[in-house]
Amino acid sequence: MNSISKPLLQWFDQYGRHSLPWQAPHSSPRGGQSKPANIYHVWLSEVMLQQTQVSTVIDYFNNFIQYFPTLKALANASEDAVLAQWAGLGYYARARNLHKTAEIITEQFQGNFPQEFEQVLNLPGIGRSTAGAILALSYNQHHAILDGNVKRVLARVHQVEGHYSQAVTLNKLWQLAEFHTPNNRTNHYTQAIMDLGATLCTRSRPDCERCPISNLCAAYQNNTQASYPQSKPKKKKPTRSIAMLVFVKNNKIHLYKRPSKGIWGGLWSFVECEDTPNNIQKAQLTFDPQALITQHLPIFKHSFTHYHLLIHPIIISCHSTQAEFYPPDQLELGVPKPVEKIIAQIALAALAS
DNA sequence: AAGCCGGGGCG
DNA sequence: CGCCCAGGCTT
Repeated sequence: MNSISKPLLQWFDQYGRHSLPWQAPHSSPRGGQSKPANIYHVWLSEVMLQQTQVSTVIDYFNNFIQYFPTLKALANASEDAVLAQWAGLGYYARARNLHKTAEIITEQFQGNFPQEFEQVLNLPGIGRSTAGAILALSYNQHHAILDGNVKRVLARVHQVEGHYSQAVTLNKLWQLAEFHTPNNRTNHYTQAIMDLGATLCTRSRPDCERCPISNLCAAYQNNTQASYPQSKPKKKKPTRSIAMLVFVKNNKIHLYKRPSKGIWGGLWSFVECEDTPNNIQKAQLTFDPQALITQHLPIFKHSFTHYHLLIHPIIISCHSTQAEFYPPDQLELGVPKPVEKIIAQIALAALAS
C-alpha cells in the first residue's frame, strides 16, 4: 500500500494554507520554519477548531489573544472573563477546560506547555487527535491526527465502510491515519491533509480533478466519492418549550450563572421554566411576589445538535427582590446566543418607546 | 456504545 | 430542514 504523504506534501507546498492567524509567520514551504510555532496559539486554535469551522474561528481567535496574549495571562484571568470572550462560539466546556489547563500548566509545568504526548493527552479538553495535532504542528513530533477532514479523506481513499461513530470504523481510520503519517515533515503533512479535506476533498462536490492523490483514491477510481464517508444513522430530534423570564428592575436585568454541568454551562442566563402558565406563575412568585408581567415577546426556535428549543421570552417588572441585576448595555458576562438575542430585542423596544 | 454539548453555514 | 464542522467527556 502506498502512502499519500509524498504527493500530498508536494501539493501542500504550493496550494496549502500558510497564513492562518495561528500559523508561524514566514513558514517556508520546505524544510522547517524561520520562526517556531507559538504553542499557545496552536493549542488555542486546535481547541477552538473542535467541531467548529475555520471561518468561524478566525475572528474569535484574534479577539481572544488580544484579551489573553499569553498562557500566563489566560491562567491569571477569571473563568467568567474567559467565558465572556468565548460566548457565541459554543461548546463552553472547551473554554472552561482551556482555562483549567492554563492553571495546571502554570502550577505543575512552570508555565511551559508539556512536550510529552501522555502529559498533553492528560490535560482537560485535549484528546488523542488534538494532542497529536499540537505536538506535530508545534514540534514536528510524529503523531497522527484524526479530525473530520482526515476521516473524510481516508474514508474515500480506502472506501472505508461504516460510520465513524462505530468503534470498528473509528479504529480502522486511526490505523490508516497512522500508516499515512510520514516520519519527516509530520508538521506539514498534518496541515496538508487538513487543507486537502477543507479545500478539495469537501463533503459535497469534491474537486477530484485538482486532487494530488486521486490516483491513490479508491473512491475516485470507482467513482464512489459521494458514498463516502458513509452517513450516520439518523435519529429524530425532540422539541422542548421553555419560558425565559426577563426580570427587570430600574432598567437592569436579572441574570444567574448556570451550573457548569449541562447546556450553556458557566454562562449567565435568564430564569427559565417549562412554558406553561402554572410554571411561569410559580417561578415568577418565587422570584418576587410583587412582580408583574409587562410584555410577551414572540416565541422563537433555537436548535441544537440533539434537540430543538422553543423559547418564549417574558418581560417582568419587579421591585421587592434582593437578587442581582445587571445593565444590559454593558455586560461583561458570557451569555448564550438566545439571551443575547432577547437583550437586543429589549434594547430595540426601549428605543421605540 | 451512546449521549451530551452550540452555533453557523450550506445544499 | 438535515447535515457537518481541526472532538472530548460522561454515563
